Amino acid sequence: MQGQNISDIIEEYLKRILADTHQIEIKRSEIAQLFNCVPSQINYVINTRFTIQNGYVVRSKRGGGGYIRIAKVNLISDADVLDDLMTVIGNNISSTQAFQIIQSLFEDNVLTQKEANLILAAIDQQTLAFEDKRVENAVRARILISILNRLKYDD
Amino acid sequence: MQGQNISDIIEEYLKRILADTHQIEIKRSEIAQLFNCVPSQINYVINTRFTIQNGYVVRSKRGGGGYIRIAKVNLISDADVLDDLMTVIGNNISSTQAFQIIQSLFEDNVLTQKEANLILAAIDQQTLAFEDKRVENAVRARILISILNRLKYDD
DNA sequence: AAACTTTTGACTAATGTTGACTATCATTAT
DNA sequence: ATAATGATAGTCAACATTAGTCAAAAGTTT
Repeated sequence: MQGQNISDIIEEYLKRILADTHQIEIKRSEIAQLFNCVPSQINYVINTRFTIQNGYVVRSKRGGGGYIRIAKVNLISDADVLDDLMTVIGNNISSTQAFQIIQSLFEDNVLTQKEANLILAAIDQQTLAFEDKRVENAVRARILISILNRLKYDD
Repeated sequence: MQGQNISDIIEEYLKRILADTHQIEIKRSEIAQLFNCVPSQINYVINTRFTIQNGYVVRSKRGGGGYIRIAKVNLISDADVLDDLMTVIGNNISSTQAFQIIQSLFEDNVLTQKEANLILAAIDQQTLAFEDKRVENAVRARILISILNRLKYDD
């Protein structure tokens, strides 16, 4: 229902393929041409929608025969990935990034829909509501880390 | 419910659509133009007439291809019980009191064990970690109220 | 008159698009 | 080997396109 902009359409295109193949390798310029946009738009899509927070790992190579490879990873079953995620969170994390992480955990069946929604309610921007954005992001990071640790060790 | 002012008319327009479709996605500027008002009036209408108390959930996105999505949700049967709890919580709540509330929600089968544990992890004293106890209790209250509001409807 | 609600617009914030410039790698020429 | 060239992908900042906030002004109700 959503997706009027090119970025959303490209995202959808790539994720549809990834639903089947677990990993894809693209040529940046080809995809750009396919969707009639500049090549750097592909970078934008990848940087905003295929991050580790979203459960994807990207590798690329320049020069002749260059490529961009996107792989879907599992957040919890792979301990290293979870550690990477915690590193990304660090001492502060934005609302958008946090949303992506919870979304990924739901997609990996670590969280039920209801659990995910409750967590999202807790770390929502309007919920935390601090004057200082840095404080807000710091508190969100602490909550998220606390929850991830619970998911990792308890349960 | 007479449509004397523009806000009432816009409200009626949107709710008529929502009577059929359960969810709508609008472009703020389009609706504003349709009713010949400034865009921010749409925000006013949404903030005063499409709240969770009224059974609506709103989500939006800015930038190219941006939108405002309004969904009608089904409030669960004991939604007003949750409202009472929120009144009790007010603007601040201690760790101990919060624990009791979560505990009782678990006993009433509103929350599963895992859901309860995740919430407790989020509002834990060490997680929030504020110097000032008053700030800590205020943040905990906001989180708890947001979660209770989310519990009022399914999905 | 006071209190409350609605209307308006200037300013802010978030997200998306574009292109010039840079970095890296493979191949070919010297 | 080394250098030059061509073929990729990456970065970044300017610009474009939405929606959000806030408070003053205007209108309405008590």
